[in-house]
Amino acid sequence: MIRLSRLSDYGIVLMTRLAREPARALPASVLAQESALSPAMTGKILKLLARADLLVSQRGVHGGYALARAPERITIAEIIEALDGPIALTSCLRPTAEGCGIESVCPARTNWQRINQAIRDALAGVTLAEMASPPRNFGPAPSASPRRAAAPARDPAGLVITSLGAK
Amino acid sequence: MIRLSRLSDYGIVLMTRLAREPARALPASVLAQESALSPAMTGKILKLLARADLLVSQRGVHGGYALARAPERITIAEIIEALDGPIALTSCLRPTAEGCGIESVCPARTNWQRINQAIRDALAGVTLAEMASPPRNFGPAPSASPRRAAAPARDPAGLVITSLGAK
DNA sequence: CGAAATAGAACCGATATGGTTCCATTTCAA
DNA sequence: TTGAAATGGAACCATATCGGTTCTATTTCG
Repeated sequence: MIRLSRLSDYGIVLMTRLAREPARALPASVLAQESALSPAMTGKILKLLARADLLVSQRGVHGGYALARAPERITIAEIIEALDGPIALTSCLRPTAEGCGIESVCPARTNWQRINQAIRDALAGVTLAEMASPPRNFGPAPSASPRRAAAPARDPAGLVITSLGAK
Repeated sequence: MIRLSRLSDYGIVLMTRLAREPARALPASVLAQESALSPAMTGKILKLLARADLLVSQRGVHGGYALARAPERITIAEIIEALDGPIALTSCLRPTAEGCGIESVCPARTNWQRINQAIRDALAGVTLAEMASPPRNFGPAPSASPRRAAAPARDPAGLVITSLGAK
């Protein structure tokens, strides 16, 4: 159901926490505690984010993690990509041959890119700063965003945004 | 990695095929063959789409499936919702209590909606008609779309849209 | 030197997903 | 009227993936 992996979910929470004090470096232990995540998971995620150059790390006794860039310059898309790999909505866009066997026929073939592009833009249009800053009062968007989907309040199909855990 | 389930993937392919001849009703068997999908899978998917009122079905010997509405009035979001349930990007938005345990603390809490809204809009902004009609020449959008994410061609973070199967 | 931290890899269990199979029902035509 | 062609619906299964843990190595400072 187009769901975000837990990894990315948690990752965004952690990054958002760090974005509240972009200057300070916090150790994984306190990030874990403040975010109510297990230290193990937290460590794993932070390592991945650091390897993707979204965080800088300091080892040793007073070490920790800090954002590698200003929160305004980090997008949700980057975080997700760092934790879960490339954003791919379909298997149809295989780069080369050995595709789905109906490349020449598949009517949707060329247009998958529309969907991927739309999602990509949506995710790249939300910055960490936006996630962190205005706790509420989400209205016409703080205009801090580079460029967003217009996002009129209409509810086209009654999509219910609800829990993942709902079994 | 924010991936579309195979169900939705296939579903979109099938719907797109049907959108090419919105008037005609095609039996599952030919849809399966033309889309290179197993008859079983195809049947399953079409049944789900019919139950969601995106397709109308005709039983009996000369039966088949046809779009329930004009392709311009069916969005990708609807198809995905029909096949994979509600579009949910995070487990954080639990409707009621028993949440993640840090509701009051979680810095990202209120802003998850930004992401969900962005994705939702992106998906609801792509219609079946767009997926089916102009085989190529995707540029300023045929303006048939109700309202799209502006989708400038820039590549913000070098996201690679690639295969799912890549193990 | 030792404690506190990150780096990195391997490992494991559950479950969700892709896919199939079976049976019931409807419809039409020979 | 009977049977073939189609959809409706549910149950079932296997495996890949994902969430999560554990263990070890390395760095850094007091």
